[in-house]
Amino acid sequence: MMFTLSEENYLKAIFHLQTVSGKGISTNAIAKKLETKASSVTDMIKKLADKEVLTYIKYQGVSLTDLGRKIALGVIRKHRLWEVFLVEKLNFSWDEVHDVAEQLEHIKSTKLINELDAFLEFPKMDPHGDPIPDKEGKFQKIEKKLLSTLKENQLGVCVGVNDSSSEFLKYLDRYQISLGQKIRVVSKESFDGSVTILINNNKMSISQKIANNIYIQS
Amino acid sequence: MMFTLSEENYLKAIFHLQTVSGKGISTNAIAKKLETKASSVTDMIKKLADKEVLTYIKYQGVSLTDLGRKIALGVIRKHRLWEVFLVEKLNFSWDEVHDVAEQLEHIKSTKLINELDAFLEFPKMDPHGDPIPDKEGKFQKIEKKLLSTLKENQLGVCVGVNDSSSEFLKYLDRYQISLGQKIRVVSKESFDGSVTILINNNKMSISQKIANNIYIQS
DNA sequence: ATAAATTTTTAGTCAAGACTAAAAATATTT
DNA sequence: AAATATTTTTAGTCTTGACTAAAAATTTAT
Repeated sequence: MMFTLSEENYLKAIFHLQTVSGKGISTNAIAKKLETKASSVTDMIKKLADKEVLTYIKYQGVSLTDLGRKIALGVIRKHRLWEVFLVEKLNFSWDEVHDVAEQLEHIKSTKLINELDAFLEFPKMDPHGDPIPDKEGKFQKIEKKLLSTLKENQLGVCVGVNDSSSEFLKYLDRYQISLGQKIRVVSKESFDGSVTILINNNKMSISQKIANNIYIQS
Repeated sequence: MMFTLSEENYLKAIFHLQTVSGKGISTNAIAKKLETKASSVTDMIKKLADKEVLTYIKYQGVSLTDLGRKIALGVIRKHRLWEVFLVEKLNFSWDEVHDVAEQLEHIKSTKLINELDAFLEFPKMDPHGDPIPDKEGKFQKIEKKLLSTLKENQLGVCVGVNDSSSEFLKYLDRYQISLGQKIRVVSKESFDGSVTILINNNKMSISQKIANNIYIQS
């Protein structure tokens, strides 16, 4: 069974929504994620249900079947491996990889992706700290929490980001925040949720929104 | 100006046909090359003429404009660089690269392809001996002739193939014919055009069809 | 030079994937 | 429990790229 580029994107989007929200995913949520209209989503959902990659009950949202999950994980595996390639081998920075990886993730060739995996020495995570599924779709879930949940005086290490947009990542670069960076919370402002942190002995303040998009291991 | 996958494939096909036949390319020839119908070609040609990548006069075939040539060469550059990558870095053999490169050649990112070029150390030719255009679309044309044009007792080196199909390349592998391989013509059979050759001190006979698809420098 | 054969174009369809506008179902208020 | 608001689906349309069948133009043959 073959899947088109659009179908793969739907499966990926639904997979991501499912890992966050647990239950059935609404057409509206999918439409928002894919920047399309709910009516278009309904059309595509019917096609995907026919292909048995998701189950769909009218007015009740969808959820992926095991097959659907497998396909989504295959696309995600490709996306993240290509991101590693771009950063490690082609001098891309972590804010430049997304758009290109969105294209590369749809290249169809089992040999290609497995050889790429080997060439990169089987990386376990991508440049944003997200885990890379193996051939079988298995991946390790790492322990992480949002920077905003740390208490005053707690220390942690940046292990991922919740937002991979170029703008956000460039912001992090400017503040010397990268994967592996040690961050200590100095104080938290209850008024606006902003957090004062210590990085490389520099004190700085970041907004709640920023703190909500940085994953920490502590 | 952006080009779709189909448009790029048309430009590439027309470019290849043009390098062989010189004059205006017929819709029929394009249809045959792309395994489609002449009527579909007519439709697409109109679109491409509107985009000013080719000139088209009804019933008289088409020819690429400078812009069209440039775009075709860009696609060919990408195709051949990816082929080098697959063979040099990912353990593909020369008969396995074509289908994957057909997909990869449509990935849009100037940075990607130029970094890939650098990563591969600016290769001048692909695994089949075809030249790789540089950023500006320039490439060196190498001196070569068909094995079938060699005379008895002449010696040459294999520098390319005229047919990149998997079947043909696997055939060459079985007979130890690869780029750089020295080949001596022992005798030629005027009856069927077959050629007896000497490779690594092994005498063997190849058909005219085979001899017509191997490029030699002598 | 006309007839026959071939090539090319036109006209009308089709499928995929998206859209708008309207209808139907579900959820939320009061 | 009605009334209102929201979400979801349906119905109909559009674009891209391809197709078939028929018409038109060009070539080749007689």
